[in-house]
Amino acid sequence: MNLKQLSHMLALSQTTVSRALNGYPEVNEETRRRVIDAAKRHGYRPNPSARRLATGKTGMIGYVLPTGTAVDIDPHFVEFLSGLGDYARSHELDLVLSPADADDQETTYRRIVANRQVDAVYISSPRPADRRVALVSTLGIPFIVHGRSEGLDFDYPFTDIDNEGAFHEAARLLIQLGHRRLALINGDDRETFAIHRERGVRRALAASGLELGEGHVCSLAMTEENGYRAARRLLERSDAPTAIACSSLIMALGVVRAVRDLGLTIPSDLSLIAHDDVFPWLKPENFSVPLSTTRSSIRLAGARVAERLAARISGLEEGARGEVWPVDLVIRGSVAGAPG
Amino acid sequence: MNLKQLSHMLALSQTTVSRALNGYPEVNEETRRRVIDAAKRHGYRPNPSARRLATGKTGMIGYVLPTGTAVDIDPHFVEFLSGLGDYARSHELDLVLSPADADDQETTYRRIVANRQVDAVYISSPRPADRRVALVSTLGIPFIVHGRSEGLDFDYPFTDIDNEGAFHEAARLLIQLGHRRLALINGDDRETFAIHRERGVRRALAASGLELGEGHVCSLAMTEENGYRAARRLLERSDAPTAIACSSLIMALGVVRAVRDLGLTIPSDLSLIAHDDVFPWLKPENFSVPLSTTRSSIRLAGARVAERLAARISGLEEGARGEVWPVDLVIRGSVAGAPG
DNA sequence: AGAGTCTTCCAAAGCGCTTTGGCCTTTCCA
DNA sequence: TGGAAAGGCCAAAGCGCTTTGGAAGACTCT
Repeated sequence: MNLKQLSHMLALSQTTVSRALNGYPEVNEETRRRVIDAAKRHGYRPNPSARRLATGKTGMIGYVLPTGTAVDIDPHFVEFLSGLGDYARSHELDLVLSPADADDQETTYRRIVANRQVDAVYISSPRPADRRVALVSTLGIPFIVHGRSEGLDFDYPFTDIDNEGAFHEAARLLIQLGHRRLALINGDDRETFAIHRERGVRRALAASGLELGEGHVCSLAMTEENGYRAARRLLERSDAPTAIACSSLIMALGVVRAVRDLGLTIPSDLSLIAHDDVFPWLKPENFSVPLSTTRSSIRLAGARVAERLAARISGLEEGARGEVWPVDLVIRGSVAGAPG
Repeated sequence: MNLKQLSHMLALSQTTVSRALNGYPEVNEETRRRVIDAAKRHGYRPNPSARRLATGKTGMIGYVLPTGTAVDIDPHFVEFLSGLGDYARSHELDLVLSPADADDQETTYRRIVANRQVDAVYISSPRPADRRVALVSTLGIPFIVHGRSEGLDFDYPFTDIDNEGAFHEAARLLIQLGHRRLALINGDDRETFAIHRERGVRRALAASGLELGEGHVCSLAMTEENGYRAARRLLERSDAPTAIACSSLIMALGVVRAVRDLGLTIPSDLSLIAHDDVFPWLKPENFSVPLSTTRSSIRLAGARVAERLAARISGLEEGARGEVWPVDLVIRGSVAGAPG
């Protein structure tokens, strides 16, 4: 059932039927009702391929997925996706993932824009002066950045969490508890979130005349193994930290394992706070010693990004407003006063 | 730069240019070279919207993503996606995720097929007599099932791993080591993979005149917490198992925690084998006691599914061939002879 | 009553590609 | 040397929708 057939059986022109269906004003309400009714009864759905050829609108949002045998998509992505999908569903939006060579995403961005394959895109895990943000901005497609990029000479719309504030609070708490030697087990420090977290920790330390000791900050891909290695390396030092802030729950698993292997105990030998993106399958309260966290649902962020993308597509949102969400600090058993 | 302009500047008809570019035989090789050369020089890329309107081909593969606030996408998905994306990239395929109400995916399948939004789809986590498989089959769109569905009265193409064989081997090993009371901590037993794994364990036990004791099999969503609870419940029984087979590494984390909480030791009090889908961020060899596993890379499966989808789209693959991949049994420190 | 203004609808021109059907040359073979 | 077959190209008709530029009729106003 296409427009031609439908308009024919209604004895109306395609123009009128199309307008009736798309809510244009220049059509009699009575006629509109007839059209809408007939469309529903015959299950008419406009062919999206035809519509997009005519309008350029696709009803899809895009994401360039970095791939490569050496590239791992991290598990945060799936939680983000849950939120995004949840919103997208209720707005009839589909998501298209365009796999790209991790080292050459530009080509793919250009392609999906030139081909008008999607109405908007989002960018995640931005880095300082992120080229993707600059690119997408000049290409003129609506977009939202999940996270932030610093060092760009223009504003852009983003949704981020207050990573610096979160880790500042976490570090401040540890300092208040008497800790003097803190360490940070961070994610890849080429990414802005990691930079912000380190900044937060340093600021808290500086406020008390302290600093992050040489070698007391590690930046690694957020795997359990890296968490273990980093913790082990830190704790075997002569100036071992008495408290660790850790960028991920998965790394925290490794930290806990290292602590145990070394015959130490949390929190009496080591206080630990980790960032929790809220996974359904791994919860900080279920760590052998319940883990204190800085908590922010990455799933909600996904839903919010989808919402803003939808708003931008329909012209409801404009400009370069950035929003920063506060992060909860949740105290559990893994922190205590400094030993000794 | 569109076809019209390109053909005009080549002083050829659109027909010829189109044919030259698409490799049709009825065009002079000399002409073809000229056309291809000019197209490359001017960066001509056929508009996909126009092409799909004309041909119905989209260059995209689809996946219906179940969503809902109560629905969690599991982290396996992201690894599968890595493999899929890796293959798709090298073949200029995009992936479109269509979010759907988890309880009504049918509408979405019908939509994406009716609208010709994708050239093929894949289905994951199938259940016995899975309605999606039946639906997609009657809708007549190329598809591959990742996993298997039993109880359908027709054949269909799938790629699966030998879950039954894997857990049969695992159980057989444990039995050989003298274990008599085995337990299985499984995933959701509405899904085929879980059913197959249970079947494998039972078959191995039966071969030695044993069986899975009443209450010695748990089927739960694969979270750390559920692994803990299940293990705890099992180990506190008077007829506690001396060995556990576990369907996921994440659940195994919980099992290990439970064992520790109860003051028991692996492997002297309990032998443990878990299934490993090969995550980059959590490795069985890094468990406090290195974990024996049945191993199969879900990432490779993703790449294989993409490959078969591409083959089906281009007509290179037909029919309902199912393929079952063997699973590696990897012995590490978490298994030992039965205690006592 | 005539001019102007809405209201409501339509014919037709795109959007940019593929594909059908056909036309003009060459080439081949009896 | 004539007819068939093959090679190489083109004009035009779709694909199914949106949108432009009217046009006809009804209504208002002076």
